[in-house]
Amino acid sequence: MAKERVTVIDIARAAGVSKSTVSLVLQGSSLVNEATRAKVNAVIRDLGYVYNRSAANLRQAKSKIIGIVVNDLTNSFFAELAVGVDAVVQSAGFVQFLANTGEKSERQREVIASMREHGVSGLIISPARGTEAADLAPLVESGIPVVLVVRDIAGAGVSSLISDNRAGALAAVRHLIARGHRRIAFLGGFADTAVFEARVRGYRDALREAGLNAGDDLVIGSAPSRAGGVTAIEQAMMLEDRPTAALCFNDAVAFGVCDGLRARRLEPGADFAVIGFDDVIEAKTAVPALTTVSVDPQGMGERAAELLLKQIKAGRAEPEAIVSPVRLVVRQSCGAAVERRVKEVSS
Amino acid sequence: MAKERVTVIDIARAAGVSKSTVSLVLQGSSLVNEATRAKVNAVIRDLGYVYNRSAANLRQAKSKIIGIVVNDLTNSFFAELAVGVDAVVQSAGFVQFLANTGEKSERQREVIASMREHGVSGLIISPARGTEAADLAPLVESGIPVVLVVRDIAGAGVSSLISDNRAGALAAVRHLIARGHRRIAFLGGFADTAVFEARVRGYRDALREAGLNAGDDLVIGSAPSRAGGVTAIEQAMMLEDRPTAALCFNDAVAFGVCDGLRARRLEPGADFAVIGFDDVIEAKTAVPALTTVSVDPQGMGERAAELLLKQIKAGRAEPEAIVSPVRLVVRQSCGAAVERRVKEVSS
DNA sequence: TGACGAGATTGGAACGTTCCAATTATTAAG
DNA sequence: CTTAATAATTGGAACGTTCCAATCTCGTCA
Repeated sequence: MAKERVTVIDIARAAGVSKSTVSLVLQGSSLVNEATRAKVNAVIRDLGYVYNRSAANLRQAKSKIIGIVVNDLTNSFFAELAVGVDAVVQSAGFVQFLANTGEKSERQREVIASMREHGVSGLIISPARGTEAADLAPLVESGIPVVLVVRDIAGAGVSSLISDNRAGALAAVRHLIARGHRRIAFLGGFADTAVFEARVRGYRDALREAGLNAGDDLVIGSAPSRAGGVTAIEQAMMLEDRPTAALCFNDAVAFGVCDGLRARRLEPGADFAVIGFDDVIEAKTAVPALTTVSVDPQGMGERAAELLLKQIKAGRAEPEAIVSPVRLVVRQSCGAAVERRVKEVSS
Repeated sequence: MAKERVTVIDIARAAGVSKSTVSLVLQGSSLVNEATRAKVNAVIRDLGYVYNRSAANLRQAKSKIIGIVVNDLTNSFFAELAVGVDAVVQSAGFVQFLANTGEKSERQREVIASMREHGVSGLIISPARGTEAADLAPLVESGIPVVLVVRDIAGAGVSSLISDNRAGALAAVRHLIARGHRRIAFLGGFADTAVFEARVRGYRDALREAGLNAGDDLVIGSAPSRAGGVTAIEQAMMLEDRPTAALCFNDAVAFGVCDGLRARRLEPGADFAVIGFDDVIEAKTAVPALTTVSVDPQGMGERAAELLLKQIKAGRAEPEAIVSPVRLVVRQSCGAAVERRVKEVSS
């Protein structure tokens, strides 16, 4: 019993007006008389009419859809980013296509193509690892607004919104140094990403300005996940001159580092200072509460969406590169002061 | 420089065929000659043609879009569910609208309406708290396939895919009993949901069959979140006859319970047994690794998507109510055996 | 009274595709 | 050589909306 579709014409007939008038009330035009508007609306309700956006899109060549493509929805960071986007996009009357690439650039190509076919009027992309400007070229040439988020791509010629990774890392490491740490590691993350590079740069700058040497043995890459954190800290603890603190690539890694520490009977916060990056939701409720560089992923999603909507409204806008400030949130995982770091349990 | 849209007609002209032929190759029809197909495809590439799905949808009154609405994307359970759906839906050539309701049924109404306007050909819904059959009635009457997931709604007349909550709880509590626990709490969750009800039922049944009484003071509701877990365990520890173990409403609550225990200097797994529900990704890497009832959210998403696609393909299908089996995954958080539960530190 | 303008309403064309029935070209059978 | 069958191709209508220009109905003013 797939019922007949009821169209604007049916409404028109039932209300005794023309389809144009119905269209007008659908768009809330001020041209139509109050009485007819009321009647039309009544009929719309009665007949259970549902607006056909495909038809509208076809006619006016623009949709109320935006696309968002993320790398790994399973990572809270991206999930929060997506809900931030969803919130503002929804209240602007848009709906979002969400796709997950799992860092596969092949998939990324496919989903972007598919979204274009569906006529999205803008795209928020957190580029998969290894994405190059050339990959995005056809997209940006088509003139549809794009904002890159989390990771910027040099020469892509589109807006971007990334967090101030260098400054965040700098602040975090300064904090550790102020607490008396001298052997500070940088753990986790893929070394071939711009984000990694920026965070390590902040880390190195902080060490340098304190006159500490930033030996390469202390920066240890890994997958940017909890499991990656475990392996990274294990590797760090194999070093003969072990670190006493670490700045982690992100919170997921930091949690993994905490797990790895506990597996060696070291208590994060007391025996070893760890600082994360992102300030994911569970950072504040974890035990110990994670000291981390807050990038406010949800807020970032909101800002990205606002930027995109602005560009959609403006038609053609100059690309802007926004770097979003970050702030160190000191909680427990970085320990109180270095004096407390007395117990050194070896496993 | 928003370039002119290139249409099927432009392709046709450039390739020296008719638009009908182009349409045919677009659909991969076997009717068209190999040579012309090749030529057309070449032209398509050259001109940078992008298919206009709005137009196609309009004509054939069906889209390659499915919608998924979840309650809280920030909860890994739902994020994983969405990833599972995305995976199968993507490889079937569909794309997904994802919307977050935040448990607000008002929002849910809006997003469902919006998705209908966009002509989704199916919907996967994890109903917001308090959703009733009547809320879904207009949707199901329209004949578009719907599968309810996670939470079923009596009398909705659509397919559903939920996990076997009673059996999971039963297995978990039996396990705790077998380990010697006698005072077992049920922590977290909103008491007015069907899922809560089913899990508590399993919990009570297990206690009853062991001849233990299931006093109401031991089932303590809370928000189904990490923070909720903290408050629930706090409340449980105020009891004069304290529990020694708990089955938690979900993994988020279980992690919160662990946090709360540690805040009281109790080590989860050693001093108090905790079992979660869901088997979220971080369950296995957490310390202690969380014993939990695995519902495999990603797999559940995949199955839901498959079920939905099947119904879409079949046109009109009988609603099926699938209950997905679950399995207790024993890790560390439930402790070894009750004998180890010696230390009782009061705070 | 006639002209005018504002307010409401309207019919038809257009958007880019798919589908249908019809046509042409090609091959096989008699 | 004709006819039938098959393989390829095609033009036009249709999908449900929006936009444009045109029309109609008033009331007002000279």
